[in-house]
Amino acid sequence: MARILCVAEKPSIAKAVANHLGGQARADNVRGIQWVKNYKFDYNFQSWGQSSVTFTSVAGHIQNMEFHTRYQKWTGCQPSELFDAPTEVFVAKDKKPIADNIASLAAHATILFIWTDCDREGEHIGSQVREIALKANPNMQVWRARFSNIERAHIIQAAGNPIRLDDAQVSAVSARIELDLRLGAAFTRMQTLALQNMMPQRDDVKKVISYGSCQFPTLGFVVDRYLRVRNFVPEPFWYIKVVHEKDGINVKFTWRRGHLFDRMAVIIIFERCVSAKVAKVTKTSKKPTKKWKPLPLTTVELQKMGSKFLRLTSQDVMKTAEALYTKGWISYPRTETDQFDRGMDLRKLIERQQQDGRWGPFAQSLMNGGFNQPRNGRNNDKAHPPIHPVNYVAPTQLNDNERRVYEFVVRRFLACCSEDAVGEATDVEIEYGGENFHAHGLTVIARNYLDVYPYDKWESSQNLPQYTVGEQLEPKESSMEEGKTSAPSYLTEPELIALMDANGIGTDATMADHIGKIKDREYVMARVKGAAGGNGGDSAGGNGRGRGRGRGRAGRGGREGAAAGHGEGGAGGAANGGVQEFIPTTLGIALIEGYDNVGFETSLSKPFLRKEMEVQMKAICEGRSSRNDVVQQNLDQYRAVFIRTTQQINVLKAAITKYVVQPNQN
DNA sequence: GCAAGGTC
Repeated sequence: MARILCVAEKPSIAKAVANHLGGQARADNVRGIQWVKNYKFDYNFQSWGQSSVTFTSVAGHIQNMEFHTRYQKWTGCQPSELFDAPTEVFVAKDKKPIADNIASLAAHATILFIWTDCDREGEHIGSQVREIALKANPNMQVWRARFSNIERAHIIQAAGNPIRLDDAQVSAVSARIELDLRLGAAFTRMQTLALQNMMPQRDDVKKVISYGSCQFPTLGFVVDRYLRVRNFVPEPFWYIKVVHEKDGINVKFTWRRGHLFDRMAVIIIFERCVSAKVAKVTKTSKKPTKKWKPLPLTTVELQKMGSKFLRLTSQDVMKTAEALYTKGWISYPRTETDQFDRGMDLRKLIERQQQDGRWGPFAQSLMNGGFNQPRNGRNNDKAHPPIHPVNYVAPTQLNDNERRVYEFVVRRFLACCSEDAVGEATDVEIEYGGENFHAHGLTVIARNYLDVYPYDKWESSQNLPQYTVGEQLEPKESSMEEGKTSAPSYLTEPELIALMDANGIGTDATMADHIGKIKDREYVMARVKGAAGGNGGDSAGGNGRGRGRGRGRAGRGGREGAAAGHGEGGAGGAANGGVQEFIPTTLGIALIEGYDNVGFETSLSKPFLRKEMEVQMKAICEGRSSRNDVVQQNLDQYRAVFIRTTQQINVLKAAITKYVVQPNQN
């Protein structure tokens, strides 16, 4: 009988797959680690026949890359030496029991069957497993399973069709690891050593001034928005408003041109309207409209929605989702997939929610014929399904944060399985003095998914009276109004996550950590949006010294939006306090401005370099580049930035002086 | 005293 060692990326996958293949497989404990189990059972593989199987797992990466000891001490070498200092890869201290477990199991097996997630990092983790197993037993055959979810039929299919590890993907990840280590360490030490002594010290703690290929672009987004707010100059504009009364209803017509920045032009146009006296209806339409139900839930969307509606930071959202997952209430919370597999039994999941007091009745209505297959988004990571509730849990069993996140996940899921909201849109267009104006009305006919999903708002506007084309009307009121453009607001957490996502900064699992890191490093401050007031709420830096600079926000006209006219079908997002917004500290601004002033064409604060690295990783995966070429080329490019920065370190110091040391003298 | 990526 063949002896097969299967290894998954995480315990939950080992358990699920083992149970599909082996029935209620026996679970043995592993020395020195509680959450990893070895499942033992027999299984008849298509390729290897009746076999004795041990199914275990790792917990993410097992090994770490570090510099040789001499280079780990900050005083042991120049930071610039880290570009080519020798490195080694070794088992992380806390992963020792996991590695030992694999080694001892491998010694007694003939075949290694790797079941890590089918993504780039999963491929790399698989290669680490392979390395450890082969060291213990060089004669092993090594195979890999291709699977994208843990549905029974899919898993059995994967068990019968093993493939090979993709070494190109392994190389791509290993290039990333080396670059992140070398660049992170080199720039962090250089910056810290050069600038730390200029920083005002509190409580004798010397803070690291770190650089990382993700944290810097993240900071860059915050600073960029901050500067746009600060440099904002409101601009006045003018527009024409027309009101007509019919059937006792005041109908507000908005100008098709929105607004103009030329006052004289508006005066002339307005006079033409006034002298025309009478307006004419040119177009009416009444047509069905819909508000689409949301897409299946991805990690990025969960974090955006969580920081927007649940009053949690993205880090807390992730921590909470993680806890709900390990307790078995929701599915795996790190996924890019926004489409449910056709074969998945969604009704079974809905059924379990029927007992709830809040959304139970809605779940029942879905079970009684209201069910609709969820929409399909465009993403499928082929590793995990969208986030969904797995089992029902009563609110009393959860803490505050868990309750909120669980509720959101359930409501989102039920909404996905429901129906689009249906409404009727009425549009009326008039011509007045040669200008076009229009009015828009919405009547919600069937709320459908909105009943279970309060995070979306779509409400009927005032009914419009009946108009017919050609009808003449005399406005009750027409006036020329003035407004001014209002400043953008500081970057909110959901906006930042969206920017990171769009620019490929971090992964769904790490974006919240990068945000946490730039807070931790005191590059940015977070505060609740709208809670501006208070003493120095606007102040930057941990040292209590504000920027002393203008508060760019001009009074919010609010009119800009009103004049903008044709919005999409319905009302906008729900108003809700509690969103976090980020303001850079003096240190954060100084770092970004300092690097910008060093004037290299590719500033470290821009997302460009990270994006470029992503493109090169793809090239390695597709065999168009080699790992070595990519690493060397990137090191050369960053080394040039490094040299230039150290030569012009006074530019960086000047920025620190300007913003941190003497913030009020500029 | 450095990074970012997995996961518990």
